[in-house]
Amino acid sequence: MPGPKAPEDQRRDELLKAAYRVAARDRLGGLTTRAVAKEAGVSNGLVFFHFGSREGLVLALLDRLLATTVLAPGTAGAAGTTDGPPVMRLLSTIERDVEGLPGNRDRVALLIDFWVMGTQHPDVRRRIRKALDDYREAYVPLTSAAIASEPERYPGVTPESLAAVATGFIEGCALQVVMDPNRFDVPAYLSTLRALVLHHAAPADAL
Amino acid sequence: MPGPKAPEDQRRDELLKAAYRVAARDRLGGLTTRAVAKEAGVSNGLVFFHFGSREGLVLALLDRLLATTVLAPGTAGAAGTTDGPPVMRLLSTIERDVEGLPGNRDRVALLIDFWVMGTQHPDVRRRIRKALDDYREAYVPLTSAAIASEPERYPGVTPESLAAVATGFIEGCALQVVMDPNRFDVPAYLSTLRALVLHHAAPADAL
DNA sequence: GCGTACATTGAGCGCGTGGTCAACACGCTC
DNA sequence: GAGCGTGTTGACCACGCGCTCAATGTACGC
Repeated sequence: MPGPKAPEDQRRDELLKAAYRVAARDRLGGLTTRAVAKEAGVSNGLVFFHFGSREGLVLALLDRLLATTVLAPGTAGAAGTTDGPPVMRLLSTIERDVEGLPGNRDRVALLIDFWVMGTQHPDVRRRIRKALDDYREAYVPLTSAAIASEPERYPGVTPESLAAVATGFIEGCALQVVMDPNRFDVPAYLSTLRALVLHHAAPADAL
Repeated sequence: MPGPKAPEDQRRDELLKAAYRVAARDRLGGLTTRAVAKEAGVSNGLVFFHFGSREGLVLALLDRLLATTVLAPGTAGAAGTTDGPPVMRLLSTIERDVEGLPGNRDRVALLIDFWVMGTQHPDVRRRIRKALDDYREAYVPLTSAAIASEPERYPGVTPESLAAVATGFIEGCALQVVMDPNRFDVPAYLSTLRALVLHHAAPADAL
């Protein structure tokens, strides 16, 4: 008995939400069309009616995920400490992003799944790269200001390269959080980072 | 027609090498018992005779991989610059490890596959964690010496936390390399790292 | 030479998957 | 209320997977 209609394309949204629930629970490997259909309480065929194929579903889920994630463009540099020296603003933004990771563990894990999938799947790769580029780009104003405030301290460092290192650091943290959330000690990690780049005492005689 | 015998357990080795070739080409998702058997030129059943199950094969491959990898215990701190200040020794070791990543892209990609798999598979997780722990541990002498040489420069930084940040940095680089080997600019990355932790000029007035 | 333990084969089973499709239900217009 | 387009169903297909197993080949002790 074919069920009743659902107006607009809210079915698509329902299915995507169900897909996210399934993927958050069983990861990308467990994201089957049947599992999504069951989670949404509809039939298997409906998934194909709305997304054409499993790939279509996966890509739609990825788009939805990237649009509502820590990596969302415009997020970085939005909050954090708005006063103080530029280096401190940069640091506090990084810290805020890292501190947000443990609470979003399954979301981060899913993103890493997509990341790995992107290694073999061009469409996914394009989307992930773009998201990472945007994320890195969002850090450039901060890194740019930090470098400009003490140019002699960063010989040969460009805003882009510093942003790349900063986001790379955060991505490394994401990996740690997903792997072993208990062992990953956020405060220790961050205070070490601070000590590294801040140099409370210490003259420049290290060289 | 059941083929000829192969002495000792060299068959196991052949199969593992075939498995590595398959996994390096098609990743963990493409590592099927049939693919391995075909690659090794033997029958499907033989894989199960020697490894019991696909899981046995995968775990054996992981063990082999971890034993012959950048993450192999004792590797870190072995070479690098053996003279100069401790900080420089630490830096050059990190640099050597990072520089080795692009040349081992498919191996690194495979390791990340296992890493992700470990998120859901306890046996894999244990092995990966141990390898990472060993890797981090191998950095401790270096970080310890670096901190001891300028204790006032690293307030509240323990050798362990510094080692964690260092290896985390390298793991972030690994992620980048796998994702986009062309964009990942090793020299820029490393010179930025150097400038960050070395502070050529710069007094401590940043705070 | 014969028996036994081990190595190896390939057909086959059961299952879950992505995907198709004819049938059917609903809301709409005329 | 007939017709029609969009939703929706569930049975179905083909395929590849992990895995089993009876049969068969090989080496070696006696």
